[in-house]
Amino acid sequence: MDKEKLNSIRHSCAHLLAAAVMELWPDTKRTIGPAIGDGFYYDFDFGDQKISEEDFPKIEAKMAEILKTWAKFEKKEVSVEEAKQFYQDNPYKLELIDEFSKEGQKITFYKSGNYKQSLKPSQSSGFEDLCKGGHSENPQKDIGAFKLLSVAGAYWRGSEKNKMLTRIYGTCFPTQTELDEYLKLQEEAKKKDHRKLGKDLDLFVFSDVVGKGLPLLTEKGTTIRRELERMVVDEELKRGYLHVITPPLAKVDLYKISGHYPYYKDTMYPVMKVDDEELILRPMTCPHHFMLYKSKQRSYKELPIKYAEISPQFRYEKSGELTGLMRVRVFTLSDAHIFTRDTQAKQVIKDVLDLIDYFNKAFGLKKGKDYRYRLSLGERSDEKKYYKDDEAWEKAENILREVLVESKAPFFEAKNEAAFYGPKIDIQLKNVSGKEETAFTVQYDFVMPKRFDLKYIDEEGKEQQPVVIHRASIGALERTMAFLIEKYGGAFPVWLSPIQVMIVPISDQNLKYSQNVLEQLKDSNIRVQIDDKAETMQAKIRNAQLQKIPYMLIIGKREESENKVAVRTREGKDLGAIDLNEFIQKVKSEIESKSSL
RNA sequence: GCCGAAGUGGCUCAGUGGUAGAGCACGUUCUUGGUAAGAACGGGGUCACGGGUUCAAUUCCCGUCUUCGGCUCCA
Repeated sequence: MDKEKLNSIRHSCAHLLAAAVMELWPDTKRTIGPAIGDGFYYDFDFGDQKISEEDFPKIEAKMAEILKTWAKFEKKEVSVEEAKQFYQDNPYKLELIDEFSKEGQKITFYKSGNYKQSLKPSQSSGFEDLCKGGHSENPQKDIGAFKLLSVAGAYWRGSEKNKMLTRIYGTCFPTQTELDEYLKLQEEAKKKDHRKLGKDLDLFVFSDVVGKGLPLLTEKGTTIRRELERMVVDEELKRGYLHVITPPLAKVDLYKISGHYPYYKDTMYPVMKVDDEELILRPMTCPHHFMLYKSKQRSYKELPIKYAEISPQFRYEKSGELTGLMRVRVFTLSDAHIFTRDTQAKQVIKDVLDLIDYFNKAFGLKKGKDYRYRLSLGERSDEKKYYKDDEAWEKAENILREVLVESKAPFFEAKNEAAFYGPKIDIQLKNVSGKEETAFTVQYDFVMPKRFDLKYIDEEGKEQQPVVIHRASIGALERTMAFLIEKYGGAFPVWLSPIQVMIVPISDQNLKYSQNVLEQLKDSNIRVQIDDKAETMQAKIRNAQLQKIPYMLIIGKREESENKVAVRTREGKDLGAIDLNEFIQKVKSEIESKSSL
């Protein structure tokens, strides 16, 4: 079924939900109820009434009852006055009506069913709602199966300043089979949740005493993190980046000069007073790198200068925003700031996109399928949010757009998503449940160089101002780890696996030879362990399998006498007995090439 | 931060107005095995924390903390 048809069914189902709610709680004020990616929702103002998931069976039963009377939707055009009369007690609908009429839109109602509706004050028959349309022809026939999923608070019109409404989420499908299929897929996705896998595979933990949003990486999680860091540093050094280390703490003045302070005050940790200095944990690294740049006079011959850092940063995220490793309060950015002449900027940005493509490829992510580009633009009229310089914005946005077009990157444009100092290209990654998040970013900054008075000397000996490109190659390492855990479902490619090989001696008599094998693997820098517990071989294999260790080496009398190892993969394949050196070479080359199993 | 839900041994969960139970994990002993769980015995919980109701609270009520689903925000 095409998406449009499915959406129309879901939108119809949202009406059905509203109808049921109005029947059950007649004083409720309804607002809006669109179809969304996975289903639909409807926002209500229930007044003092509390609604929870315990009410779902009751609501669903009422929906089923009402649906029997819904054979079609009738469209009716009404005057503004009529509409306002109908919704006289509902400020939300009144606001919408005013808005529509101001925009010169026609006001339409859609009605379905013929039962008596307890809708004050009209007491009309059937369920009537202000709506722009987009319904199924025959809801009775089309809504084959529906289910309410969750209840949540949501601000009216998405603004924190407005009243919080009660949102009910649901989904529906033409058939029960499709609904069951959907629910099953959701369950499957849950199994890949990085928080669950992080616990199961012992990658990271949280402690109430340490604090929320502050993950503790175990030795296994740390191994993955270290491999990622090594990969980033090695590749960036190859590409001419200069890796530096700057302090995660600095005087608050630094962020006042940069202009970050007023914008990000709410998400920065409070100032610490020490002696007569005011210090702050850094929420970003940019100004630190600027000071390095400014530490000496720069010539055009040096540009572009690419300072990179594996950089811990501190942001006070609201408690409700924290999620596993995806959103934390201390994160580590694979950060860099490139100081360039504006004429070189385009090439610099292209190089950055190429680097990001390189990493994505290493992670097995496909352009267009797993990730796409978002050109995040400013909003000229919003002078509070964005630095005012229309010409510079225009120029910067065009450069970024040209880069995307010229490199034939799949991208879309989004207004009002830029940084305050310039537009950016965000690399949007899809997670297991299909949700898109910003993973990496490239930003064009024409503001900071001014604020910090950054300069270089050109061919004619004159002072010029460079442009700064901010970029994160593999983003925040915490978030990237979360993505990768979910992408691989915990079965990491060999190079990332915390334990690459598990040695399984069949009996105690094979321990000595196993120890010998262990030493040889270790000498080759392979991460290996030996399971010397007094358990059966089957139990040891099961344990290694559950830990998703890529290779198991079964060692018994036969292997010992032939100086071999019997290799089993985590997919359950028995590769048979092979020469130990041959196995070592195989694993080493897989690690070297970062190939997936 | 806001709306809703949840918190019981290391993990996954059951259960109760009369101070708790399973499986896995852990420890000891026995078993020495050929590609996903060998057996017996044992240790381990202020039932998140604080207050209230009650003769009695892990259970009921209130508050706090943490986690989860959303909203807002975001790398």
